[in-house]
Amino acid sequence: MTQLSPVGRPLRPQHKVLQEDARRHHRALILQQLFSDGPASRADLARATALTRVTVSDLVGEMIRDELLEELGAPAHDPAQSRVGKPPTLVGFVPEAAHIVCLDLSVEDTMTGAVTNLAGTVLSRRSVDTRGATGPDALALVHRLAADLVAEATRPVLGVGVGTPGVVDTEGTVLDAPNLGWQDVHLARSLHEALGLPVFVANDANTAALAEHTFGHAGEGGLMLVRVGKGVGAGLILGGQLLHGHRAAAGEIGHVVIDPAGTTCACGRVGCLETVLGVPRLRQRLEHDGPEALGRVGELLGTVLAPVVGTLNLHELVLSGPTDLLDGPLREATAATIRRNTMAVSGDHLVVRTSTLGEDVVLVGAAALVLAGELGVS
Amino acid sequence: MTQLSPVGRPLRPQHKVLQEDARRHHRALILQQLFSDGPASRADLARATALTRVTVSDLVGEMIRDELLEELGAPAHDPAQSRVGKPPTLVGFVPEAAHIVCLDLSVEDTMTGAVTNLAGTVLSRRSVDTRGATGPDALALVHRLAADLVAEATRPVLGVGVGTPGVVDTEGTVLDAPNLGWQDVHLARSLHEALGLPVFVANDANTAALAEHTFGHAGEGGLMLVRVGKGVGAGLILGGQLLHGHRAAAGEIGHVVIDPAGTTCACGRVGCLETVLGVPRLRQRLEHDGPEALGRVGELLGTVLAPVVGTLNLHELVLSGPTDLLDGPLREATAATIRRNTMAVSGDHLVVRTSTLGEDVVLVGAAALVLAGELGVS
DNA sequence: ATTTGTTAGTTCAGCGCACTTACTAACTCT
DNA sequence: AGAGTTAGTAAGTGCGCTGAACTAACAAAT
Repeated sequence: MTQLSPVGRPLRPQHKVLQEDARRHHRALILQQLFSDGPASRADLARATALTRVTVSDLVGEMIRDELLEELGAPAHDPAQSRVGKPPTLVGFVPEAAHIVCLDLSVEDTMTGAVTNLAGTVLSRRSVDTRGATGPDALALVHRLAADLVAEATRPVLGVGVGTPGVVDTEGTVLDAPNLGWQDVHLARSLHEALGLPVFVANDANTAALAEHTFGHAGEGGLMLVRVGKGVGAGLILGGQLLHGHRAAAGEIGHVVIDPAGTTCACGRVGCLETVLGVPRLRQRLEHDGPEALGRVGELLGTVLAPVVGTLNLHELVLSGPTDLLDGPLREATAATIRRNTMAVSGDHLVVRTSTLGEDVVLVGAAALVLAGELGVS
Repeated sequence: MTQLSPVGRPLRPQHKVLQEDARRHHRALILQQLFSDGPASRADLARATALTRVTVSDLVGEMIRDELLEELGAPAHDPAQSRVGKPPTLVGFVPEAAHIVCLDLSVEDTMTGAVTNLAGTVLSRRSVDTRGATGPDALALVHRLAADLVAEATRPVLGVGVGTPGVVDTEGTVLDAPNLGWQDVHLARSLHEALGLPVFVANDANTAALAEHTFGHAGEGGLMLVRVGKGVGAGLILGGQLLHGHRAAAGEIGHVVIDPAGTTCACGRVGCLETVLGVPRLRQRLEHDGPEALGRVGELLGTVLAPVVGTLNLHELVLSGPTDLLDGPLREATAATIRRNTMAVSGDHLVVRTSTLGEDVVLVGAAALVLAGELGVS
């Protein structure tokens, strides 16, 4: 499994397991439980994780000392069932235990950043007009923005997460990001060296997918998020983990040819998905041909995605972008086409929806990246 | 990642890590190394796994006592480099340490089985004409065949692996296999109860993909195997692990619609991949329209797979089935179409090839299933 | 009011595992 | 012959989890 590693704490050559790792893992199990299902007693946690009460007590005690958890007293008494025995003391996750600094570099001519708490709630934001800066200049802007946000945090900073356009490897190196004029930019490393914090970098569609998985009401099965902006990209969560792909280019779906009779793309090919699904083109079509044109785009999208949905037996397909364009005939036609073009097992249980996180998907996903990397919560 | 669990040794509720697990994992690391790169000294293993020499010595000693490994003496001296220091003693994997019983239920009207060693070499085989048996009758035949093969093994049997058509969940329950008339058949459980051995069951295309990954010369990146028989199915290895999908139906690609203007499929839809790529149809076409017809089929296949390859950023695409049909214009057209329809990052590093394992892919894959499940080797 | 039973949480001794440190073994090069 | 180097082993340490036995705090039965 390609595991994302923060800079400054590289994974060991192979994946040998130290006892220390076991402990971190068990902490993560408990955190995950409290994170997704809310407060619980130590005994509940023991049952849920299959750890013993002793171990749970120990771990919880440690995390309470770290101020990651807090005791919440006895649960509200439910008179329906006679609660025999000593009443439990609830333990809960403390979202304000630390802050996360996250950046979204995917918006054109703008860099957005925020400080969030551990629940992904945005506490403050900042943005910079890039004025077309690229290469080292763009990198400097990122550094500046990140540093400002770190200074703004009022609690210890757990880490820095970045969602950027382009192809990003698991080390946090941006291999290629044409918009920003970056090639082989060691973004994570350089930020880590400047800030002394754990830094995680991923492609914007990937962080968006992670956001949906962590903070959206996503199910257990596989999830694919298609991000529709000026360009089109996708992120996949399979088995609870981000998929990176052989050359770190998983999700690069914008230049899959879908309409060979269509218009020429910037990449030179004819009829790339981007030339059909990109926002500018969608707006144009909507104006020209009305809403039913969106339905036709949905059919095309469904046709490209049907093989993917069928092959991966996905559970959820999330569309992220301007809701007025996506959440109508387009979504419906996409869903219908996929169902029509795949087997019942694949299609019938598929959920096709738009993102629940709005404009902040990428940003909040960057936070989720840190959460997953540092605390093992997702 | 959904981990496959043998019957009779269920995974613990969550995934807590015991010390015992750590040890098993480290044993697996060493085995994996010896399995894929051949004999090595303890010191080499320590370097490769990042374990200490002490730990490696301990683990190796244990495995030598278990007769899984053996000492091979000093390595052939290479006069090129001056080998200073104490000469190492090589340690090697013993393929004959145990035998594996594997079954292939995917061939029509036939059940094939074999006894293999740990290297996947077939030592003896057996097959049964099913004479159209379905349901409990077919199950009885499987039991009989498995028992006979277990009796034939001349070494302790590591486990039983089964590759079957249909949808199989991670517990080894065949949810649906029309050809065999099976629905919710607890195949793994019933075989385990009858034989008292670990049993692993997976879809035939999945075992085939695993075979290619374990015994073929597969790379590290993602692999997809498309199995072309009377029907069409696929198996995926991502991050070194089999993908199961939300409803255990990953790889069910045979009924993705590819040619809406084509012929009606048994499933009711029009133009399923199976109606184009199924062997009977291919033979028909070849006879009627000559080899170039295969090229056209390749183009269709490439069109369905391009989105998948692009989305997953796959490394290898393996075609498995009658080589005379697949390994010519069809393969070439598929590769060309995928490259034409995807970005350079996705397409340029993709390897499209036919299977190197011939008729036995599914069978040998069933062995790989056991190997992976019991020894953690893949 | 006391006893009984149940559940929550803690204390303590013990065990398995991999680690560090320090050793011996066996070879090459000078 | 001695110095240097690499492979492998022995002994002791520390970490993290476990089971068993404890205390605490309640409900229900007597």
